[in-house]
Amino acid sequence: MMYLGSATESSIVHPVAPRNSDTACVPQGLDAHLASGSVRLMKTREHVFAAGDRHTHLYRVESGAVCLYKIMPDGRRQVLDFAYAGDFIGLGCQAEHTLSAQVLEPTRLKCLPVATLSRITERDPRLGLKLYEAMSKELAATQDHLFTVGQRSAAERVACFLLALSRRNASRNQDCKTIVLPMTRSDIADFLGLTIETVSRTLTKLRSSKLIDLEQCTIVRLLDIMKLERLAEGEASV
Amino acid sequence: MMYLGSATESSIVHPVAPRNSDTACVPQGLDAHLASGSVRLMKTREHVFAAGDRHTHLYRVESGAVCLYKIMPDGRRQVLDFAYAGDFIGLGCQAEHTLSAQVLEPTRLKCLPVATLSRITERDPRLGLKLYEAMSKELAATQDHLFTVGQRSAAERVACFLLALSRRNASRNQDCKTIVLPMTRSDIADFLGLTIETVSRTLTKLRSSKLIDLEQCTIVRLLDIMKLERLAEGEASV
DNA sequence: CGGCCGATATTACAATCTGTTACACAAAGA
DNA sequence: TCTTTGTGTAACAGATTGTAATATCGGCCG
Repeated sequence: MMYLGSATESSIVHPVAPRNSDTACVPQGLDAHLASGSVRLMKTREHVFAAGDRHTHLYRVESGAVCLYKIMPDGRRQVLDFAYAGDFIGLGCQAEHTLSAQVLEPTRLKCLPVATLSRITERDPRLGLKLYEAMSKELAATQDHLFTVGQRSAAERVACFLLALSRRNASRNQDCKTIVLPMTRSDIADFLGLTIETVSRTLTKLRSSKLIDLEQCTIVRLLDIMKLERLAEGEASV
Repeated sequence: MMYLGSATESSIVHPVAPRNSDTACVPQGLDAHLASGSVRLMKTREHVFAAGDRHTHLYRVESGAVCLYKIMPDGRRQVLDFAYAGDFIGLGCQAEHTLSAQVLEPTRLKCLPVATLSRITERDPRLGLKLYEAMSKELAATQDHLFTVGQRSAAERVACFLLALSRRNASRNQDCKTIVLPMTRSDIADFLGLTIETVSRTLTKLRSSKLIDLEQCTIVRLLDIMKLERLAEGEASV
């Protein structure tokens, strides 16, 4: 979930630890340029970019959802993150992308050439720090995810995943109990370091335990967020 | 492995993709301040900081080794990274640390108060971009590690781990075939998302297969780097 | 409008890798 | 020397995976 936090006028190196929930995803300086930036409409399964492509643009997701992943020659894939409306993708200062970005549902992107970003940065040095903050948050999120994949059980991972989406909804004043999944079981599995069967089985167990409801396979209702949180934190079993 | 790349005078947003190997860990601007910065000598097992502590300083490891980790109430621990001489720890712009840093062997640190860093940044806006670059690399490394933990088998993970240390040695013109491990099996296990027994078993298997030699438990000799690389990339089995 | 088809998701069962437990041994520190 | 800590090995148990069969959803076309 890449975003550029608008940490208002707080200390540059130590902004008042903005939480995800109160972070408007509108960095000063960038949004004006994005407003006038070009729009790219993408269809399901199209790639915004692939690992190895030259890093030419920075994108902001206007609507839709994007899956960021890395893949091995033998087909094993790790989904690193999902980007939704408001999130930035393509941050980082490598000349070539080190990961791939695939669209999960019809998606609208705002594009900003990195050359333009460079120019803005030279004129407004504060942007450099904004980028630093954005990366810093992104890193913290990736570290949390690494913890999840490295230490938590299948059920805990799925619970974490659902709760993260719930919190995201909450932070946007949307229903935090109803989650619509734009991604397939395969995407979720590759995100959590599990197999699709394990994801499916685990969701079934969560439903049997009355922690969630699955009206359709893309719509999850969280019936007991407290219990899910206890599960995610390792204080409960399935 | 946190470092601030000295990407010379390349494009700010797109420095010429500096590789780990040719990255001197001496950011302009910071260096002078670190030279005059205070030194902190730490003993094995001491904490540089713990999760939740106020984020007061940025540190550079002068000698020794540090383990960066997160821990759950029930004791499960994920080691996120190891920092060696030349690496920075304490980067990031949260007001409080989100992870803990424990010293693995007698270690010498140079300290820079974040307040000072703030001042430098205001005077030299280029530092903001240096910090952005540093975080960007750190993020890429963490993503790679996430891939390893999420997708690779135990043997592949151990091979990746050993090769990463080997490459690190190579980048410092040290013997890339002899690896001294400052960390315990438990640290390695928590880094790779395995148990100490699995780490131990796997090292034994690698020795039986003549891929490595274990003179002592802290000294690993890589006997066949090519095969180790094939193993790490999933093109071979134990 | 309805039925077929492909893709995705679910479920059951067997296999495997990893984790658990237990114990022996070595090294480091008191 | 004794204790503590870390490491190596083994037998066993368990969770997760892989395989495969079945079910469900959605789109396409007759």
